[in-house]
Amino acid sequence: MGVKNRFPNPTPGELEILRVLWRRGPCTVRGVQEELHAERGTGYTTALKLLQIMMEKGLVAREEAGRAHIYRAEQSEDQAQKQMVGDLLDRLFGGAAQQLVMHALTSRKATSQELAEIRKLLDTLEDEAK
Amino acid sequence: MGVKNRFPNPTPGELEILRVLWRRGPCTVRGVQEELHAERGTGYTTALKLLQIMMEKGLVAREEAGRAHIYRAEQSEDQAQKQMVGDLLDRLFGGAAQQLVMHALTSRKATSQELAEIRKLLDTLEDEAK
DNA sequence: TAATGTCTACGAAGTTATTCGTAGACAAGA
DNA sequence: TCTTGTCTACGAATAACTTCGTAGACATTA
Repeated sequence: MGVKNRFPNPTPGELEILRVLWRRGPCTVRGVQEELHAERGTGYTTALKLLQIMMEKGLVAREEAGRAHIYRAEQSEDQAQKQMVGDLLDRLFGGAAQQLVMHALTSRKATSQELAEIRKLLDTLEDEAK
Repeated sequence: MGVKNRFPNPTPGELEILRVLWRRGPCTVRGVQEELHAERGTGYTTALKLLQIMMEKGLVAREEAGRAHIYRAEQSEDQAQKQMVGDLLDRLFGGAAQQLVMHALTSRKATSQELAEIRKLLDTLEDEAK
């Protein structure tokens, strides 16, 4: 069996930082902080501290660039999403994926095109089940 | 517009208690604790304290029955699921329900019957979109 | 009645999450 | 050189989460 290769679930604050790093790619503290400041007034040392903690947890890695550091997410967006969705699935639905899908589909409007993509995915899954 | 009628998001420990209450219906502390003990060795006063805190938050209500109290969830399972899924949707996917659905469907196996039910839901949603 | 058991209430301890102030290093410009 | 600005590091304050110990009320039973 393979190694568990699991990252700790990010906290809400950490997730916001990860989303910045996923969207913009590797960033300095300043870059991250500017985004967070625009969204919710986050101060510079707050962003710095959070990134340092995420570093300890292995959620981000960094690289020196002169005096500053450039941070990047250690987990891909897709990996992290898969993990967090799986976590909620277990804790809230006891693993019943279908219920989660139902709530996701009814809680927000999706475009016809998105619905079509989901339909395609269903086809694939049913083929595999055969 | 309607009232926001929002309950605080339950913590992981609180969610486990809610799931017991949803599954078994109104319960004494003892009833809840026995379930939690079987699952993860939770002690009696731990369960009691958690229920008291959930009472303050409005997550549960209680009723006297002799010396004991009988607790029940204030939010239906469906309501709570909808809220928590919506929360994750915003925080992790920026509201893109389709992505959440994709992850949910690929992270666990669903039966053909479940897939069929999802398909039915898609039909309904597309009808509504017209 | 005295001992035992079960109930609630409450406080305390340990951990984590979040925010911010302050300090020291260093570079650039007056 | 002195001041100003930007960087990291670190500690402290606060709040939330989780667990558990202890105490007091009350019923049951020996």
